[in-house]
Amino acid sequence: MSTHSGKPGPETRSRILDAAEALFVQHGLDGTSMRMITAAAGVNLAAVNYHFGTKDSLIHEVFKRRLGELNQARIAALDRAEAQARGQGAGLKPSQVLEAFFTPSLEMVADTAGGGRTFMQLLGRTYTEPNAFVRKFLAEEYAETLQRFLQALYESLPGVPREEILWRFHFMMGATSYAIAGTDALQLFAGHFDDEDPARMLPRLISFLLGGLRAPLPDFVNAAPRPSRTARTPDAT
Amino acid sequence: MSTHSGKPGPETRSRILDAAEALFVQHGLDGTSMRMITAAAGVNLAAVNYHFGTKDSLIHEVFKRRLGELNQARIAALDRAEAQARGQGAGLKPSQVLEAFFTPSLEMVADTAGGGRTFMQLLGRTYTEPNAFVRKFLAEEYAETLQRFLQALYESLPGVPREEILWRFHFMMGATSYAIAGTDALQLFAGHFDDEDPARMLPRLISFLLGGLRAPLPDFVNAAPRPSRTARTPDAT
DNA sequence: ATAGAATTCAAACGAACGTTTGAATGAGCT
DNA sequence: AGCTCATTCAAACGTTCGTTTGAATTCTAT
Repeated sequence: MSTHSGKPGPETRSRILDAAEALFVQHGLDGTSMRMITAAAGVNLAAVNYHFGTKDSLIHEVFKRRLGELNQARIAALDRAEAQARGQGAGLKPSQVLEAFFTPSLEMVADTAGGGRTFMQLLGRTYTEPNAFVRKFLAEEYAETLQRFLQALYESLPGVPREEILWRFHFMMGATSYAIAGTDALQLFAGHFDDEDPARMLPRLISFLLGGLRAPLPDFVNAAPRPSRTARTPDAT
Repeated sequence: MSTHSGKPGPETRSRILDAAEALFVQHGLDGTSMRMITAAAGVNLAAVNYHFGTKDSLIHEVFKRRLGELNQARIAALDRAEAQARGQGAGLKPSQVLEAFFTPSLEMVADTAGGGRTFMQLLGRTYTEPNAFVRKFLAEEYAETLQRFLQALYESLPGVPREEILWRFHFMMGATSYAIAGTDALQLFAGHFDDEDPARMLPRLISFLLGGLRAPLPDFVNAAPRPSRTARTPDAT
């Protein structure tokens, strides 16, 4: 390992990715300039264009690097849970599906040293990014995983209209993203937060999400054309 | 009412505010240039600086205009609920506090014609905005209202540790913001959403939030130093 | 040691940004 | 009418942006 001065070697690519990741969280995608990135990485200004082509490509690489890993972990967790449930001749519980989806996120949040935490903050902020290019590849990157998990959720909640499940999943992703990305949002006025301890956030969040998922459905759902029993609620963890 | 060409009169200020509001949602704060704003508003480029001083001041005004109105409605709703509860010698239920806070948001979302919906999308996206200047005035603008509602929530949940309430309120704001701002986030991969009908989102969201709020507390809370009964759950709507 | 490919470097490119300027135009008043 | 003040306008300001260039340097392999 060498200091970031001089011309150490070919880890230039990853140094750029790391620096960009950190700066994107602090200043946003637009708010981070090439010069900020290359200065922080200790490389020449032209290095980004040489190694990645354009700034947009760099952004894409920053997300692909971790998002691939994250969604692989999610799919793997779901596969494991489904295999185990099949072995017992039972279906998956909703809580198991949720855990397969959200636990990898929060494990990555716990990785403060390797930069996983930084990336998860960035990811949470990017879900609402208006930039068309970013939205496009984020959707592509998520498509397969989302499909799998929604299907699993549908099957674990046979009595509940799919539209309601979709909405609640949307709410859950929102709560999670803000919990990760915007800890400082509440921190600003509400005094101190124990965001030192993301390990404690996981159970807090999962409890909240499960409570929301199994809450009674709003009245109009039962009164609507589609027949469905009253306030079907899945069982607990 | 005249077309946006020529030089109609002194509604220049509000035309700029409306145009900026709409463009900020589509392209973000940084992604929207002065030239885009003035072109959309049909005014001269220098008009923004003449009427507002700087771009940052314009941003501030865009938020103040609606956020003042929104938080006033929230406080008023809470006052009303508290007065009514005092008349009955009872305390507020958590669901009543939540409704006082979130209903004005969703009423504003329902205002598609007056631009309220546009603004609420913008607001949801801005909670995670890294821009320091934006974060600062957003916190100032929210400080008083947040204080009031957190206090009311604490009193409505006497058995629950305040830290847990704070976290859950954080989760709730996250779910709400995403529900409003990022409808297209899920839309991108999950097919069609009925975002035509925000009136139906309110009951869906409230059900979800209440379910999350009254979910059993995570285990470590009860096992922790602070004494508190098991899984205190507030009553329903 | 030396040719050739890969990488780094300082410098510059045109484009777009927020802001400023000073003259032109409008309405309101005496 | 003439004067005043607020507003609008076209044009330009200096700065920063992402990207490109071509020479200098380093690495790899013969």
